[in-house]
Parts: sequence; C-alpha cells; structure tokens
Amino acid sequence: MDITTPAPSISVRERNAEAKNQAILEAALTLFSARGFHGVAVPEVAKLANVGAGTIYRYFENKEALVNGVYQHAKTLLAAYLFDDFDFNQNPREKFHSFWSRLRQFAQDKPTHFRFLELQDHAPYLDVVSRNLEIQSLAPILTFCTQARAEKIARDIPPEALMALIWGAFVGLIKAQDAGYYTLSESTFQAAESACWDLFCPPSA
Amino acid sequence: MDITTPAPSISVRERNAEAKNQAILEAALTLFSARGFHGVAVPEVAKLANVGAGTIYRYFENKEALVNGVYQHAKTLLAAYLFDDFDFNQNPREKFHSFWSRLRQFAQDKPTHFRFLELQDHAPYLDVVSRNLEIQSLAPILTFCTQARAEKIARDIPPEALMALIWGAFVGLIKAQDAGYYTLSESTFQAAESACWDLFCPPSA
DNA sequence: ATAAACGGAATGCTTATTCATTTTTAAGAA
DNA sequence: TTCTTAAAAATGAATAAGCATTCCGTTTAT
Repeated sequence: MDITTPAPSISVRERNAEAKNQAILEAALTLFSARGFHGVAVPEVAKLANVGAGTIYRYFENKEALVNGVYQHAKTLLAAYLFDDFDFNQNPREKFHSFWSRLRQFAQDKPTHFRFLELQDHAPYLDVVSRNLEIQSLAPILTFCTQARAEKIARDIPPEALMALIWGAFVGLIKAQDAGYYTLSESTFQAAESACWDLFCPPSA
Repeated sequence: MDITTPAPSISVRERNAEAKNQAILEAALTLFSARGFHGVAVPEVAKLANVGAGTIYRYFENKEALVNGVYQHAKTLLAAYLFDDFDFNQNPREKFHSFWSRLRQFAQDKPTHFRFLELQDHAPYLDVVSRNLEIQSLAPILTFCTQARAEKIARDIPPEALMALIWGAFVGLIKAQDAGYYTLSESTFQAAESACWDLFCPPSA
C-alpha cells in the first residue's frame, strides 16, 4: 500500500469530464465545419460525440456557447502553431517564411480546424471572448507588418491591408484546393510563398 | 379606340410577376448575405419582400431553389461587371488592371452581392446550374492566367493556383474592410493592385 | 364572369432545451 | 476488501418554439 499518495489530484470524475468535453468539441467542430452553425442540430452533435443530448448542456450553456467554445479551441490551436517557440530574432524574410510554413502546417495537419475558422469568421454569434481572441492571435503578425513597413522593407500600404492581402491569398489557395480545382504540391507551395513575399515588399528593393 | 394595338405584348400580369420575382430575390439576397442559408426563415424573406409566404412558392419550388436563384442572379451580375465590353486586345498588365478595376467596382457597387457570393461559395446546397455558372464565369480569368503563363509573363505556378492567390487576396482586402479593420482608400486600392501584379509575375522580368 | 395570382393562417416536421429518471462515483462502515 | 449510500453526472424522452411548405378563401387582371 502506498501511503505517499494521499489522494489522486485528478479524480476519475475529472478525467471523464475532460474526455467528454473533448468529444463534444470535436464532434461539434466536425459538423459545424461542414455545414455551419445553423446547419447543425444539437442532438446530432450529441450523437456523433456518443453522448446524451442533455449532457451537452452540462458542458455548454447553449448552442452559441458551444460554437464559441469550438472557435476558441481552434483559434488557440492556430495561435500555438503560429507562435510557439517563434524566433523573433530572424530577419524579415526568414520570419515571413516561418509564418508561411507554420500556417501551412496548420492547414495540412488540421484541415477541419482551418475550414471551421474560415467559415465562422466574423459570424454574428461569436462572443466578446472569441472576438478578442481573433484580434490577439493576429497581433504578432500585424506587428511584424507594421515593423517591416517602418523599416521601409514592406510596401507602402496600411499594414492591416498588407496582412489581409496575404492572409486572403493563403486562404484562397487552400480553399481552391478544397474545392477540387487542383492538388497543391510542395513546389507550388514554395512558389506561392515567394509570390506572396513579392506582394509583401517591392521587388526592386 | 386604337385598333393598331392588337394586344400589349407585356401584360400587367407579366409586369407584376417580374417585379415580384425581383423583390423576392432582393429580399433573399439581403437576408442570406447577412446570416447564411440556414440562418434565414422563408416567411422572413416574404415579409421583407412585401409578399405572402405562399407567393414565394409560386416563384421558387423551395428554399434551395430560392438560394440558387439568388446565386445565379448574383454570379451573372458579377460576370457582367467583369466581362461586358472587355477589350481582349490589351496587353497583360492592362488586362490585369481591367479585371482588378472591374472587380473593385462590383465590390463597391454591390457589396451585398459580393458578400453573398463569398458566403455561399461551394455550399452543398448549390445545384448543378450554379456550379457550372461558377466555373464558366471564372473561365476567362483562368484563360488569361494560362496564356500569361505560356508567354512566360506570369509566374511558374499552376494557373489555378495563381488565380486562387489573387482572388483570395482581393477577397481578404474586402473582408477585412467589412470587418472594420480599416477603410480602403483609392490609393490603397491602387497599391494593392500593383502588389498583386507583382505576385502575378516575377518582379525581375 | 372567369381564371390566375395572392396572402397568410394552418399543418406537420424539425430542433433547442429541459427534466424526471437512471447510472456512476466517492467515501465510509463493516 | 466489500458493501452501502448520498451526491454528482448522464441520459434521452418530453416540451415548446420555430420553420418549410401547403391550402383555401380572397383579390386582381382579362
């Protein structure tokens, strides 16, 4: 008998609860990313999560809270992909490459998360927490654009617009692949990166 | 009494029907563009169109047919903005400028149409006619990209990917404005155009 | 006067949410 | 350890609200 363990800090109860929470979030992510918020019924989420319909309401106040939970989960994961262990001592071109690669990794590893985030972006049912998370998680990139602008490296365009152009280009690339217009190869991805870098800073400089 | 007019070729009935059809399409466009297909109730469309709920079903078989009607209407208008009286004898840079300006004009004149088309793109409830219209209306741009590629003017990237990057960049620019991140000025639009042109073709050439 | 078009209440189905009941967990007594 | 039991968690049928579509009495054009 082990008297060094007074009580398990994580009870069976907590463990189960965590697993269930995850199962619900994952099921909701899958369905919302395919058909959008209004296109999915809550009992359907319950079924996919192998959970009773009532159980969802023990974890989330209502359907809106559920979609916000999924949003915050996905956005946090994206931020982790983008910024964890990021080396801010790189030169601008290297930083750009890091962002591009990390974004690509996210889109490849977590296509459902990526699609979900694109679909729900700026939806009217997103709450204050979700909106702040959106702004926060883009802030480092905006800072990068602003600095590059100040250093006369980036183009003379408002940094927000620069960021929007490049983010939009990336999203367009992924969406067109999703839509079946082509299959992205490694070399196409690299070529797209340098094309976007040339969008970012004037070619002659 | 005027015996020279045997019968009016357009009856009051036909005229009213046309007006009603338009009113329904416009109301549906407004609501769908704001809240998506599943987020809008048909009687709500009827109310905004000043029409009885039943009347909608005299013009459209069901809700799906309605959203497809709106889609086809909007996509056709976009194609008109993009291609009507287009001068295909311009050089590539001039053609690019024409496309960019026309797309901008559409986004400015018809922001609701633009938003609707972005929101419903590749939605599972779009029918064959809508999907074909999508492909058809982008074909001239794809042809432009393919030709520019063949003439070694455009970057060495699959033309579909090039188009996706530029289209995506444009959409990103407009969406970020919609989201309130900034207000687009004339000069920003021009700068964005040349940035995208540099994305399109290698800067050194 | 007649036939088509219209309107909007009525119908029947779907769905968000609740709640009474059952199952599971934690902890102490035997 | 095994049994007992109170509390927490989970369930899914039931409730209530919402919605797509229909239908029939009314209006309108010819």
